[in-house]
Amino acid sequence: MKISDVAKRTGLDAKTIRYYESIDLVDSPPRRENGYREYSEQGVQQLGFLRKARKFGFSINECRVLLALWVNPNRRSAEVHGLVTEKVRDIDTHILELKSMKKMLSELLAQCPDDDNPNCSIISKLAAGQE
Amino acid sequence: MKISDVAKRTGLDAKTIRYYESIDLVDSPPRRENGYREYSEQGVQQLGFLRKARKFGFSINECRVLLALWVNPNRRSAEVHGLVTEKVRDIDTHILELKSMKKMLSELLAQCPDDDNPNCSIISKLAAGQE
DNA sequence: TGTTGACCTTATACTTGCTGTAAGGTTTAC
DNA sequence: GTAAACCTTACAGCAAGTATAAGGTCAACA
Repeated sequence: MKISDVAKRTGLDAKTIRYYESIDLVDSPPRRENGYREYSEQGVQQLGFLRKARKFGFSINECRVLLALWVNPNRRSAEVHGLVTEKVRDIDTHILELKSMKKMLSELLAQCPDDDNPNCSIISKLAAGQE
Repeated sequence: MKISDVAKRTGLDAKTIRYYESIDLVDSPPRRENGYREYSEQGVQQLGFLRKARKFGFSINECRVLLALWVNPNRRSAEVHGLVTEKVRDIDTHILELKSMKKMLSELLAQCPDDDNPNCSIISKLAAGQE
């Protein structure tokens, strides 16, 4: 299977696939006579796994760990559970930060006249002394 | 005022301040005889403005626009309002994405035995065929 | 058979927003 | 006097790709 087919099947960009190979996140596939990469079903599975793990918010390095766990028949599900639990906590923290930002911006919006006047409390607030 | 004092007053790292200067986000301050940067009160204000805008989630390029609006006496508050409204929308989108990720991960967690057994539905789910 | 267009390859640079490091000059405190 | 704590520059690196250039290959159509 050629790289563009793998791209279609996994949803990853062909460039991203080559990038993952360049950072040794996935095995280098064998090459055809013409130098083209020839992917096996297994290679496609691996890349599909990565696509999903990335969509779930795992970093590349976390993906390395997940891939290793995937192929390890002696893995303990508790380890996977721990990783995912931590990721959920990260996401929660991130959500809280965003909500706080949103709240502050919304308060500013409510005070801005939203017209042709230069007076704008948003700008004033940003320009205000250190708090 | 020296750069470390500015760093203390604005909450920015001295390196970040030099970085902002290097990308022409702020004016280059004059130098003392020994080559040290000498900041005016205005320079500090500008950097404090940036600190806050960055904390509110504006990108460097959005900060450029905000700085320009700040110094423009003919600005229309509607323009600022529009920028901030868009930013709030971005944040909302981001929050929704994170919530969706969290939901999916939480569902996986509930099905993972969290013990010494290698059977783990999280890994299986990641490894499952394209969906 | 020629050629066009869509693919494949590599290498390198760019992105965002900094942070770290090296190598040196200056100032301050004891 | 000297050691610590500053200041300066320049360059390299981080995540996680994306863009570009310059070229090789392949499939279809006239």
